[in-house]
Amino acid sequence: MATSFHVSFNVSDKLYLRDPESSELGRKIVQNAINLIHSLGYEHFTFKKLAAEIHTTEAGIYRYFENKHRLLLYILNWYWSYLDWLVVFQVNNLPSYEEQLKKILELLTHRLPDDSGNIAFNKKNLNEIVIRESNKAYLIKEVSEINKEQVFKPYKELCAKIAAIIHAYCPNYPYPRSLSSTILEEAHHQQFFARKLPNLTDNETLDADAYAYEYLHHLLFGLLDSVKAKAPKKS
Amino acid sequence: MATSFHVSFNVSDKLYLRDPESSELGRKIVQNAINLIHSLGYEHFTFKKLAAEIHTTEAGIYRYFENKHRLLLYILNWYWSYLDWLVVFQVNNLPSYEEQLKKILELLTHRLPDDSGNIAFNKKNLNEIVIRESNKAYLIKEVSEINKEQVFKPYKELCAKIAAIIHAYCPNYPYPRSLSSTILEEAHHQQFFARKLPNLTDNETLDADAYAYEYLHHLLFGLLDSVKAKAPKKS
DNA sequence: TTTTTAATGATAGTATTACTATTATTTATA
DNA sequence: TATAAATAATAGTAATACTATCATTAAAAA
Repeated sequence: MATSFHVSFNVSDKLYLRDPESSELGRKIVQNAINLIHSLGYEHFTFKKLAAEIHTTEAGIYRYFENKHRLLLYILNWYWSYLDWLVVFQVNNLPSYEEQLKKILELLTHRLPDDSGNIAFNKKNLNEIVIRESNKAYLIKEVSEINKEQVFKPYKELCAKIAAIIHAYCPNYPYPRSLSSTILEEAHHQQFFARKLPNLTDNETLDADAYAYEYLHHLLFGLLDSVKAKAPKKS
Repeated sequence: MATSFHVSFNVSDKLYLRDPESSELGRKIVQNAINLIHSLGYEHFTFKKLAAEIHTTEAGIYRYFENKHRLLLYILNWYWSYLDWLVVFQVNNLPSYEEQLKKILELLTHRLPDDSGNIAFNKKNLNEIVIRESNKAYLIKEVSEINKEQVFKPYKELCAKIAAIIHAYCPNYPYPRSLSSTILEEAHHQQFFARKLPNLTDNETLDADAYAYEYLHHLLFGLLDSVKAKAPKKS
């Protein structure tokens, strides 16, 4: 299992200079980066502070990652690849497309399940930095250039995978990819809003993650079921 | 017209140290910041580069804005307040809620209309930085602290205004605010994707702005009309 | 086991960024 | 015309974002 995940992950060796999975120091860098980005915020996070945290030197970290944006991308790609893997192993075998979509919403709005034993990362922190920092991976001037290096491949593949299930559930729906990317983004942003700027949501009683699930469930099925109703099965 | 707009705008004098509207230098700072953030990207934008551009000094800009994040917030708040004003004057008088929502989608997905004569900003650049940089205003660790200074008020008010129209159009829909914030975000992100990462969308032939409009139109009315159909008018 | 290679640690150094402070000069206002 | 306020010019500091060098240690190949 872990093997097949790793295979699917090493798509983008462009992200690092030296593979952080290949050494103790590399793993410490990634693990502690997650916690430090979480506690400082991406903008205030620096390699120097990270180096101090793990008792190594700035130059040591630069041997693994070109800069902090690449390190962020690495962490996010790890997360998106892992989610993709979860979709393959926990979703695809569910009996109906409806169940599959529900499970996807659950995975997107809740933090990574605990059972995945070989994960050394702090899942709560990882989840929260994904929510807060994901957009900074691609909302940049250089997006087109770095896109050529395939650094967004895991995100695009996950988006495509969800879009395919949306399409299978409702073949007449004309925007499966956009709906997929909307759900991917809003699963995180509505949680962020519910926690930090609650006036931007209608949440009153639920936890942020449960709220995001309810909202997106209603949106997704409300929309797709209405499309299904309008264009019934071909006879 | 301009006056009533200005009144509605000066809500957050916390954003600046000296009012940039009050002097020629102040106006030059904001105007050129829009163009420079556009061409460099927010991350590479600095006060020193801006100072060089307008032949003043770094210290001169610091007299107006505490730092570049405040300047970004100022620009975005200007944009959101202006949109709010457009909603009041171009939307509220439309004969049906359906027309109102359509007009809002049009305003959100297209750049500011040309007729607004007193706007000194480059509207294309402003629109593109709003698309690319908006999230960086609030997706930060310090969001709760700066929220207390009311710096997100224009965005929240716009969100609430759109939510109210959604509610008026479909009183049974349970998530008008979240749907409003979703549309506000995705009006920009789907455009960004259509231009830069088109695999995340289903666009093939349209301009990015027209595509975002079509997609959101289908989503908004598909969803709301299905809710309306389920719970017909009270008798 | 020795030798070579590769990874790390320690230290230094540079250019740029993100500011603050000081003083002189200009411009607007009383 | 005097006074205040805004700006320009300059300097300076601490932190950031790197690059380079060399000695040391650990791992792998000979």
